[in-house]
Amino acid sequence: MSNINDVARLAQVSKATVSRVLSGSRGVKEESRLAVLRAAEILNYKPNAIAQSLSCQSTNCIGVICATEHIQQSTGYLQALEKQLSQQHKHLLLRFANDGKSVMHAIQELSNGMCDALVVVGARFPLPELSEDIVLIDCLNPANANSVQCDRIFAAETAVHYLCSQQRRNIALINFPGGEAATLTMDGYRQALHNYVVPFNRQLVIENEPSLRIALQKLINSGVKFTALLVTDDSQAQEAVMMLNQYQLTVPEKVMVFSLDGSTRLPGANTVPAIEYPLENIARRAVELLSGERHNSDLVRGSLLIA
Amino acid sequence: MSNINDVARLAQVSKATVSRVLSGSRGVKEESRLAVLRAAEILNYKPNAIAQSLSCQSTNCIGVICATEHIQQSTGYLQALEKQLSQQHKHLLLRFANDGKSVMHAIQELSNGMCDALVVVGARFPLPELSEDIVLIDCLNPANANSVQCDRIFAAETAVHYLCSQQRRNIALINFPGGEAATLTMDGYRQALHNYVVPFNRQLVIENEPSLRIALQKLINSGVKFTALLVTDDSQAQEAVMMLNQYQLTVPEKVMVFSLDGSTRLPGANTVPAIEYPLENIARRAVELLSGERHNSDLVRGSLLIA
DNA sequence: CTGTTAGCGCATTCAC
DNA sequence: GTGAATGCGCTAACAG
Repeated sequence: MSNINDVARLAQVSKATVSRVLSGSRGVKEESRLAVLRAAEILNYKPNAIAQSLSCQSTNCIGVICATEHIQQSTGYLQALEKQLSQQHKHLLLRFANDGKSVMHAIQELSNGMCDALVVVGARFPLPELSEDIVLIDCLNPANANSVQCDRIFAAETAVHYLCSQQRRNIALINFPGGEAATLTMDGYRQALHNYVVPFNRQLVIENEPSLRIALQKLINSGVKFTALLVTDDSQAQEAVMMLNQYQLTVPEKVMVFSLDGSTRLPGANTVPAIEYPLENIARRAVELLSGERHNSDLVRGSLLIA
Repeated sequence: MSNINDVARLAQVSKATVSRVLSGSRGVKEESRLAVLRAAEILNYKPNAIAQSLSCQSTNCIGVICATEHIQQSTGYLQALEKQLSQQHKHLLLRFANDGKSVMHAIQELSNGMCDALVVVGARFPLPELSEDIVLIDCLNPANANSVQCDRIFAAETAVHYLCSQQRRNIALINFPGGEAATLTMDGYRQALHNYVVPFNRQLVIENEPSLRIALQKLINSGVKFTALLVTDDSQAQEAVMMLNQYQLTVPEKVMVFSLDGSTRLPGANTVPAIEYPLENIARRAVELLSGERHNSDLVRGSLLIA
């Protein structure tokens, strides 16, 4: 691979001039500019990114630590993020992690000057206190200032409103296993019920249950009547639909299933109504936070998506 | 962030010694070794990866260009690759691409010294001739020497054998839209039919049809009777199942659907029988190719997976 | 407008 | 065993 010296020599100018030309800075005689460009063309020269990084004290890499638990969701974020980043000529350094410990491990390994910033995506498990300059997307951890969160209250409200409009008033909820997201979802759920003057029935809500199957079993076993079921995401919805069918609780006739996060669903997937978050917006906001353009926690609202 | 000079000063040794200690090379007095380690600990020193890369002429980054068309499949590869790479203390630089042109574009942008090697994953579209040192995983392009391919012949044979064993002898095939993969799949299909003394019926095979819906429509319209349907992957299978159900062709009673690539399916997904490829093996082989340990095209066989 | 110089942080000679 | 010196390829400050 040719380097800046080769180009300088061939173009009969100094390294500095080559650098100036290729970095786009003004103040170079047109003649030498062309000479440099021609030489670079001939030698198929590309400035070495590593050397640039060392010199500028800034790699253009963003480390992205992606939770694997809800991988089909995270992949959507990943694509959206990559799109935003590559538009800004930044690179995405990917790590997967499935619990708090491995997230920390990944952070350690990426904190050696290789990345300009870090993002954690989709960690629905408790995270230890992280450095303030790490951006969180759709994670449980609420304390961090730099994060993009889904507006869970709004989502739950929207869901309940929709279901009530469909004459489903016995709405069950299998909530997040815990954390801020669970609380907020519950808030929106209760608030919306209140608006529709539907009495709140604690039996309809299953909380702190990590497994959907067990949660749903619990709900069914309790014997409480429900005509709609709110679950936290599409994979949960899919499992719920299959399980309900096994109990002759046909979907959507007897029970309408609603997914509180139906972003990034596949085209062919059997669709239940859902809240869809604007992945592009989320990614864009995250990248803004990374660039330090803003410094607060962002709340993103999703929209109702009907099959 | 502290640098090597800080550590050297605190440990009362020279930079060279610090470097030696942290690079693990022998030939350092135990006393100074401990001094260095202690100093590094105190200063929370981490060798700067960029500087190391520049000095060693080797970043530890592998560029991975991932096709988005069959993203749910590619994600599996991505996870497997990341696992293998991180085990070798290598980093994964991710780009997405959805056609030959954007693959080339990504390759250009990653060829600036930032990566030690490149991988293209899941490109089911024709690729231009690529540099020999790029590793292809599950791509259509057959000419390249460095690639890991799925054994399509074996897969089709296995599928047909299984279906025949289930008394399904009228086996339709909606093949890949084209390329080597289509030819090989066809070969395996015909070979297996031959073994079972089932006459080959051209009407049962749909080729060169990019859209599954249209392909399946074509098959149904032709009026030919089929009791089994081979499709190329899980997303196709899912669409096919839905569409068949709409035609009262219940699955699996009337038509048994079989996915020729059912790797990386989600736990709750409605499952049809499929060929499952060993993602870990594939990733491992790819990484071996990257390291230049071998230089041939690798063929990986999948195994039968029954729901 | 342009060339010279001095780093960026580290690994790697080569003497001692 | 160890330290001083050199260079990886580039950018930026400065002087002309």
